[in-house]
Amino acid sequence: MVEDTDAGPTPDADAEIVAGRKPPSARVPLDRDTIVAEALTFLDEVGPGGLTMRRLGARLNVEAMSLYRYVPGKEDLLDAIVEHLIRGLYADPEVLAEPRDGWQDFLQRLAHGVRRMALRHVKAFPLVASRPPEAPWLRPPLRSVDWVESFLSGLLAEGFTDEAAVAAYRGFTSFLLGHLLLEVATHGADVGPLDVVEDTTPDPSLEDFPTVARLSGELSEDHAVEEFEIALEQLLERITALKVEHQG
Amino acid sequence: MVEDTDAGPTPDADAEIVAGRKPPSARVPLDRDTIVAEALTFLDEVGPGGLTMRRLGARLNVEAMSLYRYVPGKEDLLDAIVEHLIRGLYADPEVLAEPRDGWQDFLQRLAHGVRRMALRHVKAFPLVASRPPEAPWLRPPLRSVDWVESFLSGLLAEGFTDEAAVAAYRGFTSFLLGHLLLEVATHGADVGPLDVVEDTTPDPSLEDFPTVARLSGELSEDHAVEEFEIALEQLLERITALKVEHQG
DNA sequence: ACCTGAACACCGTTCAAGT
DNA sequence: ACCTGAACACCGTTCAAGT
Repeated sequence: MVEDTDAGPTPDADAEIVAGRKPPSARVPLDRDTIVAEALTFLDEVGPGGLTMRRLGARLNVEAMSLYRYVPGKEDLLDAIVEHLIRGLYADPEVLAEPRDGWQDFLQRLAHGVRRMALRHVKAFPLVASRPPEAPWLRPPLRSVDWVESFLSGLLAEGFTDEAAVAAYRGFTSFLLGHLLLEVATHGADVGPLDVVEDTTPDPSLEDFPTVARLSGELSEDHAVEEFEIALEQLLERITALKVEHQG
Repeated sequence: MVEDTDAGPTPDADAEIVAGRKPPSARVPLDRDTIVAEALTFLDEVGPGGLTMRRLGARLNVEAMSLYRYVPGKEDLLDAIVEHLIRGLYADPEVLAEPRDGWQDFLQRLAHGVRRMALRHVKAFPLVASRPPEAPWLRPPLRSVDWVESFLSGLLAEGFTDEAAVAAYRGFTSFLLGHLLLEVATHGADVGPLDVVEDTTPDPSLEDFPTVARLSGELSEDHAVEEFEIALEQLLERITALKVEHQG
């Protein structure tokens, strides 16, 4: 029984005749940077749980497997997103790559720039904090060698000693990390793509916690801005002390 | 055709005859708390990427599906782990649930207790920081109502005003979060279950970053302990100022 | 009452194959 | 050179079924 069962509809009509016609969406060649950029905006939309190689591929009109031409794997993609975020600071016109009106102004601008970035990418920022750094000197959230270089050489140019500059770097990073992570966390960090059910429960059995119950009003107030400004001022004071101390 | 097809090997022998014999491994009834505890130690071993409902089930000699009797889902399990961690602070003999030798001692002990906990659970601690809090007053890493109650009522008993206590709470949490997250991150936070390849590359093209290259020695030094102690001292000073200011 | 088997809809990633 | 299809080994979760 060697019957020709290959009797399916062979669409030879379209194949070669209609050449020279562009596909509907002009085939952008899809490089690594557009993948990372798209991954970031997608992550901001759907949260970490929603970012999937397959879904990201679909977004770029491509099968998931095509992404592996440009990115070694999902982990590397996440790292690339973090780097993309941090390097994006150079594009912020309020942020200076080196001091112009003194180091205090330099650090003020940088701190506020990172804060704006964090608030613009609430769902992505936790990644900046939790991905393991590639080197011990790349402390989150300043996780790009470029910026560490900018930070340190900036302070050195302003008369800091090596030790003072490094100490300032340490203080600056843990200050930023603590404040910003807390801030984006309370902004409902990674609720993800799930339906957010409005919790209308007034006080879920807060009767055993009288102080929390009494102060829940004050505790819920959003003082993020003042907290940030005040703590930043105090940090700058401490860095000043540190600077003169290392010079004396 | 109503034949009795139930002719499989009916093991009626063991069923009732040998009653009063325990199965080889004493069948612990598997409650929620042992699941959470096991999940935590497992997480500490394999990292967040390695924690799987199926693998956790296998660890407890049970199919993954059995876990759903005690835990609504994986997300809830992660939240439960976080709570378990924080409430574990009460078991630390160095930590006091309320002030005994003044509020500074109280906060010192609490801060060091949280630090020990973070360092004992390097892989799990980032969860404490990144899970979205259930209420705006539950700021990481002090994410259990019990502890917020302990913290606030402790300070109030020491003469703090409501405002000063709340402000101290805010300062204390962001200080802890920033320092500890940074510390566990540099301890190679969530490398996960992957093989950690020793990176023997000396300086991966650090030639464009002269300052980082020159200071990489200082930058790599581990000053975690001093940083923590100094910053904690400064925090306590700020809280003191805050306390008297609200009283005057 | 407690656990299991089988199934569903999804993952990340590989590799040979298409154009 | 770039993309795809099909496949593999895993996920979380459901539900009817077993004991």
